[in-house]
Amino acid sequence: MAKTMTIKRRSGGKKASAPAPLPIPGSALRFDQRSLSEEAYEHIKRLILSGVFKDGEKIPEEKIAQILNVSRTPIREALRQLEQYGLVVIKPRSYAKVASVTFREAEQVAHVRLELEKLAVRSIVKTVVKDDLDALARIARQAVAKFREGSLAETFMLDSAFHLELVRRSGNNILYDILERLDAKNQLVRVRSVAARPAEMVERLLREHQAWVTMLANGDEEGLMRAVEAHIIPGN
Amino acid sequence: MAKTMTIKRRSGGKKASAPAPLPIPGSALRFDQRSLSEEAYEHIKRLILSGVFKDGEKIPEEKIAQILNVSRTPIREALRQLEQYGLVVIKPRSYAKVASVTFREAEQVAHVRLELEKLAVRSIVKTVVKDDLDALARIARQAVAKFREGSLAETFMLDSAFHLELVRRSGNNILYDILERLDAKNQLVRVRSVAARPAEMVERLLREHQAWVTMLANGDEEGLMRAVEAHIIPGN
DNA sequence: CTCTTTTTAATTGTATATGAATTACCGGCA
DNA sequence: TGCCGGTAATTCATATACAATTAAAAAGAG
Repeated sequence: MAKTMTIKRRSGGKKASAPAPLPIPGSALRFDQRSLSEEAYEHIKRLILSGVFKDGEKIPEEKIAQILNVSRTPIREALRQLEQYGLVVIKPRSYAKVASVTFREAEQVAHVRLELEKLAVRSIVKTVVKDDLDALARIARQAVAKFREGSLAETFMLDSAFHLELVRRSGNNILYDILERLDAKNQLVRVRSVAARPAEMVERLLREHQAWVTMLANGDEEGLMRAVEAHIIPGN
Repeated sequence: MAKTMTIKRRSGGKKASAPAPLPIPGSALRFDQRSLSEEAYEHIKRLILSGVFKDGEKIPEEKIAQILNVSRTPIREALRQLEQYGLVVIKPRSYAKVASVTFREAEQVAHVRLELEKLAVRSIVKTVVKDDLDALARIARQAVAKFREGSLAETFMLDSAFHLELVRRSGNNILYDILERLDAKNQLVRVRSVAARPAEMVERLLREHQAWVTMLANGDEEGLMRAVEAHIIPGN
């Protein structure tokens, strides 16, 4: 999935001492909007969340820069951002490595997510319109479909997308930013404990999404609270 | 308060085309640990939160770099981090400016803080020990003292410190990271609405902190929940 | 053979250069 | 007078270069 990603040629900057064999103008040829930092961020994030980069593995700036064919600068910015999202740990003056996630941390993420998603649901249930319901139902349906096709990675992406879309439509941007960050850590948790997840449990979770949409349509706030709790902290 | 802060001399990097009038070895002379990025981060943050940088004011990298006598690179990293903390908004390819905070956003911050601090309190009330109570009581006392001395800036810092210390001692690191971020935005809110805050209200808030400590000592979870709610969203 | 110390190599932190993109300014035209 | 378009000036994005530090490897002592 994340294998052939080349990012555009190097550009800008100072001419190297070496006779610069590739005087490609660079950005002038690029029609995309995203900066190299953003592309590098997405790329490294995918490598971590898809398990290519193992737990605790070192991530040297220079090596990654060579692989993506860019200079160290955008890689640096990407790593700093990934640190903010809890996917990378940077030891100053030393190196950056893939964050490992303890069981305790996973629990803490779940507890925070629970409270915040409950807040989001309490908010959206008061303002929900048909467009919200349709959008959420569509994501939930797609997730089930992808799961039955057997593409687990896409299923998980759509699982995340459902929760984030719900929060986005709650209208609380502060909340959305926080949960977007937490989602990264949550995805990391999933990757690290992929074997321990029986298929039937995954399908149950996806079905619960669809139940949420129904309850949202009915304005059943109490039922939603219980459902969210059971969904995020199944142990109870 | 934040006025005379010079940060060390420039160092490293390539010799300029100009004959480099200051060949000071640089980092060899520095005995401090923090990177220039971190110092720049703290510096700019203080300038924003103390109101020196106005709402929406542009923050050009080069100019700040000259003022702090460092190159643009650490300033860049500092601005990126400040953006993560919601104090700065970066328009790509254009400029960075001080974030403005709308009333709506302030409300959203309060709602999120409420839920998360309630979570923290529910957690700490089960594990609280004497050391926790002492530390919190000390901060609360200091805050009152500073307020009576009339130093509002320090009072607000200690207000923040109380809430953060409470969360830190709840043992949930994920939660702490989130609330530390939110605290930055919250401080920004305070700065922007400093006039609208009568002195008696500030003192009431500080006294409530002390009441929390008492309730913590008594394990009065219900009372704490009500108190937290009234504290963070006084309107109710 | 293991532990300590010294040397070497790898890697980050920071400075600066350069091109591209955006914004601001100014003069011509309706 | 007011608007539009072109040019100049800022400012960012990204590149490379050098310095300083840490991690790794090698050498030496017990």
